Amino acid sequence: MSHRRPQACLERSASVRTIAPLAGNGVEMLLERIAEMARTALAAAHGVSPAHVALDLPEDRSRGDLTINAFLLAKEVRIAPPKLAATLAAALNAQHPVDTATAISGYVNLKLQPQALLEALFTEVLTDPAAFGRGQTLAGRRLLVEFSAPNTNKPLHLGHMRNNFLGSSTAAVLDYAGAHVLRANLFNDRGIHICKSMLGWKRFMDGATPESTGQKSDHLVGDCYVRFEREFALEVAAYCDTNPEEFAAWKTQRKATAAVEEEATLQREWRGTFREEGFARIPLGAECTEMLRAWERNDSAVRTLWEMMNGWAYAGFERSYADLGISFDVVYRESDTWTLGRDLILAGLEQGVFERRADGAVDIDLSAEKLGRKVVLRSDGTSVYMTQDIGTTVLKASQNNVDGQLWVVGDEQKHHFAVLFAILRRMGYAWASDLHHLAYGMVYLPEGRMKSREGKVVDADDLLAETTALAAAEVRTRDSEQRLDDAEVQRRAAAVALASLRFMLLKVNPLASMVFDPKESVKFDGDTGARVLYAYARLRSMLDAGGSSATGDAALLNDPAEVNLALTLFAFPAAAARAAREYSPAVVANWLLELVRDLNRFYDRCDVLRSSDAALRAARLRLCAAAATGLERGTTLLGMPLLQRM
RNA sequence: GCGCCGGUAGCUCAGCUGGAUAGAGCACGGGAUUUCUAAUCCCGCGGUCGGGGGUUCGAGUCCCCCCCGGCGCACCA
Repeated sequence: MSHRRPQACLERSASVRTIAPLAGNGVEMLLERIAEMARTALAAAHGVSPAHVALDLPEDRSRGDLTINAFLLAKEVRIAPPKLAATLAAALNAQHPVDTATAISGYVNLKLQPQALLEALFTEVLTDPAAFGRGQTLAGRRLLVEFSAPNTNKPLHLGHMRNNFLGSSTAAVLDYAGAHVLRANLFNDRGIHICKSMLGWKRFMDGATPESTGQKSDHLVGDCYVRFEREFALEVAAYCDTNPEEFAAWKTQRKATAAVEEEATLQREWRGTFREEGFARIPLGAECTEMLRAWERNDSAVRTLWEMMNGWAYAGFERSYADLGISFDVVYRESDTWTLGRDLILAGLEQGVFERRADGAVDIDLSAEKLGRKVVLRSDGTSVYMTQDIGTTVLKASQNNVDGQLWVVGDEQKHHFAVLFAILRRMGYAWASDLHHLAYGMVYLPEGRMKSREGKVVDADDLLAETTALAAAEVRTRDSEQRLDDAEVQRRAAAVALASLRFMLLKVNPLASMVFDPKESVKFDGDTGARVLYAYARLRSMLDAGGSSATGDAALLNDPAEVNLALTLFAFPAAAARAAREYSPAVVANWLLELVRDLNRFYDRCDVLRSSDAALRAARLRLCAAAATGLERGTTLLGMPLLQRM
């Protein structure tokens, strides 16, 4: 009967310093051996056995390969840290696989025998490269990840790119932690905003089609939307100019509650308010509202127009998704799901989950969850956004047999999702405790936020095309003998561009808002996806030219650059696990940057193919193979394409 | 008014359950190397971690107050 085995840990300062969850591989065996030695020593000297002996990668690796923080141990066992450190140093010093162990002010710095380190690495990475870093923490779980969810009235922009990359990468990360993951899209293909682009086309576009204009079809739809907004703004201005008495009335009310402001400021505020509240009083607004009603009663002319324009939007998205490396396992459309939820609410009303108010509306009191009250059916019996989301969530859970769901949606909807989850818990669904909103922050441009209503956005297709063009120029620069044909240049450029954009948007903590500078994104030096790809291409060409590395002897590798590379590779399983735990592909991205830094130093310090020593060359090639595996696994989690040659 | 999320080098970002002198990249200054693909490597410059209290052997990290920025608190989506 085995005792409850404490987990061996590999922790580090920068991107990774967490529990290594794997079992039965080379690295954990090495770490566990050291941890076990430590526990044995502590038991013998002090009669204590802490559950958790944390092994860190020290920030400054000149201190050692691994470090044990005795202050942490002291919290559990109540013995002075210097004393613990001294005990551990004495016990571990020169005990395989530890080379030296030194106690310094409450820390024990360990230098490992390089051979033991590298052998453990080779065992872990090269025995089953495709599984390097794969975890089991989510084994048996079936998760559905919803992301993208675009409106069909305009093309994808920079914000969608962050969403799409986060969604697809998080899905990959969760899958790698052992879950069965389904990727879902939900198209917002109906509603007043869709009618705006439809009306824009009908009234102002002279029957333009993608064929007649040669335009990408979703972009044409977007132009219709922008055109509508422009014409609508003109009508709003005209209305406001000819009805000054409405402004005067509004102003009187406004001034009762606010400090006196300048006339021009008030005028602007009023117009802003009016374009929402006075929507139906503007001719175009009224027409738009009528169009929505016609859509809802299945008016054939409106439905035909809707089918045509949605077809354009979908066709455009399909191409964009392909270019961005995005795909889905299940797809929902709001036009199919928008009536869902009502029956569930009515059933819940019977069971007392919801309440019927005096005015006929149905609501729920969530004050126990500090979320206030929420109306889930209007007094006229129609649905609100929440009603639909209750319906689609239940539908997704039952159709796909999932026990957890994740939504990749901007953080401005945090409250909405908190309420949604609370309602579903009240409704008693077993899976309601496993719902998570990955509330990512907004993407800003250096000059501020994007304005989609005015068409001032960074378009996804344009950005990818521009980045690809710059990458192509870079590829050509490096192909001085012009050995590459156009198709090959284009293929490489496409990969570099997509990798760069994915990396740029994924390396930032998802929860934080970020500034994205399109000009910076097309540079390829520094902390970029292109640099990651380049490091890989160099490795690949060395490995392809170097022949077999299977005989590489770990005992020959002891250069600090080699040892550092191995230590960083050690940390990958922990990085992958942390990324899943925190829903943060950024953890993987930052780990990749460390790996690439170590790799470039290794290239600089150590000759591989140039080495005259055949045995050393084989050993280094084996290390290169391990590093290549690390790059492959990490970039795959981020959805970055790799190039064998650059 | 209430709530949530941010504020770390000139800029963009790391910094995990509190732990050793707060780290990268860009920019700037210098150097290496004409390369196993330089989309590289090394050195330097640069920080009162928004401010002030507190807890602790130890605080960028935890607690309180304040300032600044963003977002919510719809019978909109």
